[in-house]
Amino acid sequence: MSCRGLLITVTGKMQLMATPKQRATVQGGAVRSVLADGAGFSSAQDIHAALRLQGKPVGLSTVYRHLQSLVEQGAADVIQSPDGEATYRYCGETTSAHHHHLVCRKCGHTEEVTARAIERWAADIASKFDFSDVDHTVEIFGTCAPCRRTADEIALDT
Amino acid sequence: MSCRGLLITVTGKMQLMATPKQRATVQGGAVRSVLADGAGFSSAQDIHAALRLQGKPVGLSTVYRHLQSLVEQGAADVIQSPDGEATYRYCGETTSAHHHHLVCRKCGHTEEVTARAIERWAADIASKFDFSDVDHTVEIFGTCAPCRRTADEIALDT
DNA sequence: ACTGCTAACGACAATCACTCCCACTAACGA
DNA sequence: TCGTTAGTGGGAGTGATTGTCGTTAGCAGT
Repeated sequence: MSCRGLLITVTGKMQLMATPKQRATVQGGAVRSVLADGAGFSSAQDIHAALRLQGKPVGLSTVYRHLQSLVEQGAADVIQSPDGEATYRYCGETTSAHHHHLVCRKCGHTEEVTARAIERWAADIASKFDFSDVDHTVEIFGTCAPCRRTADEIALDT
Repeated sequence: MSCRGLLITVTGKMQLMATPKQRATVQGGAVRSVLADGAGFSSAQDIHAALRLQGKPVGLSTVYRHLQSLVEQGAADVIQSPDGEATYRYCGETTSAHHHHLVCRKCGHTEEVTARAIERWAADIASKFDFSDVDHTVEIFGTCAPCRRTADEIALDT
């Protein structure tokens, strides 16, 4: 989420070259575009499969590598799905602001949510118990309206 | 803690009580008591190891089984640690109320936190986007005061 | 107490997400 | 065009978790 501090330190060291050396590879672009096309959160495995379907097979390790670096750059969000799998979502370079998600547990459709109140609350709680270095995860899972409707139809059929 | 007492009581007059057919086994009690003794969240593997240290080796599958059933009964909380491992914490039968956690990422020490405001906020957001069946995870990770101090000492030594 | 039923156990195999390793490939600056 | 080296891929490895299945032991009912 907010590893910006780290990035700044790193870039400080190699200050001679802006955007030091990050090669533009086909695989990197492919991973990024698949992630960007997906509506909501998708797992590394999903992306790997999607890439394969598109006829641009990319190694699984490569997918993980790019996903990680996108997260470090702040271009993607990660959340642990309730069953422990890491899922990723493209956030664009612009959306650098800290935010949370409302995720459909059926289709993965996601709404971005920001709430100052939550941030303040988390900070308050932390200082009250004398915790430092705080970071928080707030995710809301539910069923979106379209998915609810299809679920109802299925229920009627049986 | 006195979870053993409870078990004995239950076995005394079983049929009247809830928990229709749940056998009281030594292993179950051991898992429960290790979990209860631990201050904060601990992983299944930790519990398995602790049990082994105590000289009451319990099969890993058994540990997982009991952990799951404790969670189902509401006697334990699970959260996914930031690196994706499931960690468990005893919450007693009484603490059935919905709550969240402030967890030290060094030592696992945990404070329970409840906040009406958060619940209301989550519900509001959900209804605003027409999501139903909503559920949310809110966890705050940080470094507690004692851990911060020891970390500082180590930094000074080097 | 004795017995039968079957829930619970536990060792091991299997699975699954993810990381590591390393020889090979292809960007990119000179 | 060439050399350097970041980036690639695939297979092996890891660590958590789940499934399988023969064995063990709670807990009635007698």
